Amino acid sequence: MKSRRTARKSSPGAGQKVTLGMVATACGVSPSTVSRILNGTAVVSPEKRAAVDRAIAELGFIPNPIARGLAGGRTLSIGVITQVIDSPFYGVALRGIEEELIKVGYSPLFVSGHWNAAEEARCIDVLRSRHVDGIIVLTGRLSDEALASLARSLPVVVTGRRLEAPGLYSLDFNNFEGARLATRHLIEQGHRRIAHIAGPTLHPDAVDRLAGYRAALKDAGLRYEPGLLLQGAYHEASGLQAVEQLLTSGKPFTGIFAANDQMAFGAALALHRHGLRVPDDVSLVGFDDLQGAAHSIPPLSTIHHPAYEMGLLAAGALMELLAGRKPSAELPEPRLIARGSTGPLGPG
Amino acid sequence: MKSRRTARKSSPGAGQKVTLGMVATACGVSPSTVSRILNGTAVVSPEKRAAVDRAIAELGFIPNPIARGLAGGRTLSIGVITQVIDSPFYGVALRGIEEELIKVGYSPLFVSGHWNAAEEARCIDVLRSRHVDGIIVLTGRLSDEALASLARSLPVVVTGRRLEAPGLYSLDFNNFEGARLATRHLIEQGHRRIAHIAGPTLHPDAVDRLAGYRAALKDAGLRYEPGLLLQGAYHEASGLQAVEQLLTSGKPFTGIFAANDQMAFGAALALHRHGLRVPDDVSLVGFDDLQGAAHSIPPLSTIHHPAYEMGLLAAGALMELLAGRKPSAELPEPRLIARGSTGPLGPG
DNA sequence: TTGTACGCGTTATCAT
DNA sequence: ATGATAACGCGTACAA
Repeated sequence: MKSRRTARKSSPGAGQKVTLGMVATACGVSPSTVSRILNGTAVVSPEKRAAVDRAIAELGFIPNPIARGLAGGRTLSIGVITQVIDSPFYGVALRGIEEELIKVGYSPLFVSGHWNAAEEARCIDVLRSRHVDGIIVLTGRLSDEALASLARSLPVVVTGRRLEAPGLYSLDFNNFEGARLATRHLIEQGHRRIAHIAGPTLHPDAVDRLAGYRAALKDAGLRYEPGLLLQGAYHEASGLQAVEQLLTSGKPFTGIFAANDQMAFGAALALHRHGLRVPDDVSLVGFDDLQGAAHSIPPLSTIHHPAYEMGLLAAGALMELLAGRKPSAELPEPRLIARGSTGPLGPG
Repeated sequence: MKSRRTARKSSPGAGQKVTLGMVATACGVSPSTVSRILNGTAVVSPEKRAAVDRAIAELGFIPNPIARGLAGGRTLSIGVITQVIDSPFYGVALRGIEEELIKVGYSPLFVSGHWNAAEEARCIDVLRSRHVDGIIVLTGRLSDEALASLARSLPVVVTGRRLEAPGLYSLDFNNFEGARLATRHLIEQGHRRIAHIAGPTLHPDAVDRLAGYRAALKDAGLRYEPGLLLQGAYHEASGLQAVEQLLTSGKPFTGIFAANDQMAFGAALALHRHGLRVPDDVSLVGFDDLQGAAHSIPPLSTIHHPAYEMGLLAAGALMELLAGRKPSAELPEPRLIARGSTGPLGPG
């Protein structure tokens, strides 16, 4: 008696739930066959396949991800570990991930690690308990070992670092080159005394950006001056404070390279408060090319970070991993976006 | 033979998976008892409860949300329909939702509707197929009827509109009052010719803000002038364009109230391009109090929108709904944040 | 109060 | 190539 399943369908208030079993009985085949067709697990006769495909369309059958997950199969969901869900920078990457994933029928599961290894570990537990098919980690504080270990049981794509491990693909941006570009831009405008507001030393990208700054100085035969190096924390307030500190120190400078746009905004505000005009008195370059950079006053010259593409590529790479292939995606090279916050060194 | 389950546990490579059945056998009770204790479904003897609780802790048992969902129970996940995952405004609300949900053991499932009713409907399908326990809708374009209908099968909390329906709770912000506050602030500074850059008429909040603007004008005995009303689209470029248009029209004005901060930023840039200083020549007020508002140049006077609290409250209200109680949360009243972009009308 | 047995919708492993 | 059957881990009537 296979009428048991169908009986449920016609029960009042059953709503629109169409199950795999229902399409099976609808076209007189076994559930296994339907499953096979859905997953391409085995070869089935063209006639049956056609009949089933039609039934699926007609009944509007949608596979139940929950049941799939339970049965040990795929859940069609991907865990995404971000740091803060409302980060102006990572937000764009999330959008890229979401778009690419949806296109291929997957759903992202966003969780926030808050720049905290312990919390990220908890995030991983959550994701595992939800049986995600793979995980994308946006930078974060997890150790390389932890990531490699995770990758042994689940395909993993990580951004913000370069790391080789089985089952893992890393997607890194050339922060060093970007910083060099930013600094060189200032140098080319005639600036010689260029300050740098660095990001937290715990962030590898901040370290790379600092290195790029120093490399550009060196390339141009300029001396690196510790007094022109300020420590920031990647947020506006720290950029503001850094400039206050710089101004207080009395060290002369005509250009500032901030390790990210948020600190550049803070820096601009500090300069404004002190009556210093950008770019007439001080030229300013940021890094990331946030959405707001184009509309700040003046519009911020910066290094474009392809966060959106990064999301797209990360998701794509994970799909490759899932398919058993080796991803080969690479991020585009950094690009300088020259806007109004930088200009030639004036006669002053 | 109950050894079947336990046998699987000791199988090589089984990893750390601890199941409900395992804790059951571990303390010599039936799985149902454990389940009951977990869900508080029925009363169990204190001894058993203690034993089970201890076993759960010792084995580190974590209920499998997938299995729970399949069995028809709760999945401990809440669907959140936002519009764009990287919106500077809604992002903050998402953070609030996430925080509150995590605190009580739930996980958010974010999906983006892109201001499109059809896409939002698809989002709902995805969320339902994933058996979420409830749904939070951040504004969006779904009709009130669609929402009410959804609420018949699932608890729903919706923000950005006022709507009464069984199983549904709405959390609305007083946009009208906020806009009135913003406009009045300008008026109190002596401004008489105040332009308004409105948001898309499809957004109810934009309509309310426009109404608030007109109400404030009326309160002060000021005439509403159609020529000072510009149509924007809630993004920077539209704010910029609106001011360009205003300037071209030649209509005199000394104050601008933009319906959101993003348009205010664009407006500020347009003024800057034309050599008009803020607030010396033109005072500018925004709406929302985005993260960047405090660090723009000059810092933007604006109406604080409690987006974070809104997220917190929305999640809390959904928990109430889930518990069968009637939520009563209300959003705080709008608050004016006076910063540098507004000042008394000069002698000019 | 507690245990048994079944079902949730799908995949995987055997048979055939 | 296809079908029957047994999991997957849990909730829940129903029975005891």
